[in-house]
Amino acid sequence: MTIRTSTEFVMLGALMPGSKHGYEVMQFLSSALEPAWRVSTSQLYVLLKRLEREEMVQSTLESQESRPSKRVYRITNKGKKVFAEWLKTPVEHVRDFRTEFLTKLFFFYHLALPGLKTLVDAQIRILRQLRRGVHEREKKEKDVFMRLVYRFKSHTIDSLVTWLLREARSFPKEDVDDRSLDVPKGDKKKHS
Amino acid sequence: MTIRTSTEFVMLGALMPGSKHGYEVMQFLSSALEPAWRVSTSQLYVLLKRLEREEMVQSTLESQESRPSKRVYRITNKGKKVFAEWLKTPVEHVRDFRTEFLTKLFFFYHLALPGLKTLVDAQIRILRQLRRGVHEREKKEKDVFMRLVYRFKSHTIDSLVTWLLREARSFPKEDVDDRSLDVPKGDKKKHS
DNA sequence: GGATTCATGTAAGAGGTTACATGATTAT
DNA sequence: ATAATCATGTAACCTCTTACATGAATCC
Repeated sequence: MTIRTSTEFVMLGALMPGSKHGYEVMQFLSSALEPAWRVSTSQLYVLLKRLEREEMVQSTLESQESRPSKRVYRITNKGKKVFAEWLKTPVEHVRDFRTEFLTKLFFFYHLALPGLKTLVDAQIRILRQLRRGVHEREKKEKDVFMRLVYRFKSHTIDSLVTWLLREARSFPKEDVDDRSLDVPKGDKKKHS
Repeated sequence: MTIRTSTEFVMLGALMPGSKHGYEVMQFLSSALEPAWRVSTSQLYVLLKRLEREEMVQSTLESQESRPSKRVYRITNKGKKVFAEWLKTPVEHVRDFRTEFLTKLFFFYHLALPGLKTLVDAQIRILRQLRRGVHEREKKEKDVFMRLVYRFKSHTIDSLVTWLLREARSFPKEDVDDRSLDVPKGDKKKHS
């Protein structure tokens, strides 16, 4: 009963600026995030339902004249906490960088949140750690092809670090206050 | 009724040096290709059956004393053609480079096949073409985040090209003869 | 009159994973 | 004794995609 795919975090992020119904979430994601992240329409509705079961969002049905009713989703405090936790966590694998890390950057940009520099620093640390691991294994490896693979991995990681360092210089300036993602403590048990 | 996933090409490649039964294919892949490519044991048997339906491989049941019988798979001429075609085709998307292109390299190394330089050249051309496309879209893009994404893509492609050019210098030397992957014409309709 | 937008879903299927089932032999 | 190796599979489940269903309103 917990979040399983990154797409669910993306949907939570889409609800952070304010409540939306499914169709609005779809429009938001396809206009702002594509082609960095794609969610099919049908999957989107499935995930919104799942998020409601997990109590990350709450929905209310709004009937409209001359239009089909729409189910408006609002992110809960639990959802906000889970999203904030995801957002500030660097990705563990190189293969997730292209989609998942860029998506985290997107939300920092779009929601104008503080903590971007902290995330980038943490991500660089993770990458350098991976890089050391690859180098260790490369030293022990005899097979010509596997050594090629390790060189490829090292090269890729170096490239990501270079890119991060370069882009970090042009990242939006931040306030000193780093708390705007926190959920007020008092609201915790009030049937969020 | 045609090949759907790259894993099937990998299995064909595993059968190129000679017939194997499922368990041997598994051992081969996990010892030589891991962690660049992973196939779960159960999926492996499913795919071998599928390849047989597609007439890419043929199997014979070999009974053994004191061991369970094994089903030995042999690649057909059709299978060889399909594999050769896949092997010499560069990948179209950057996301496929890390796994699929490296796997193609693996087979060039492992089977000591000619045509590696041709593939690398073609792959570099594809990457440069992608790079131009990204640059075009970047010029038109207004959104700050999307421009960041395009810069990331450009940077990644540049990094791949750099790596290819560097590694290409140490690739195994090739014969002038470039035909060893071809299937003899006469064998074509002899119920391969 | 026909396409697009708004709005939400179900059904089928592809491709994969993990867990489980079976059962003998051989190495420790 | 028990763990690992040899050998092949099925069942259940997960994630995601494509196709389809519905139906009014509005734009061209």
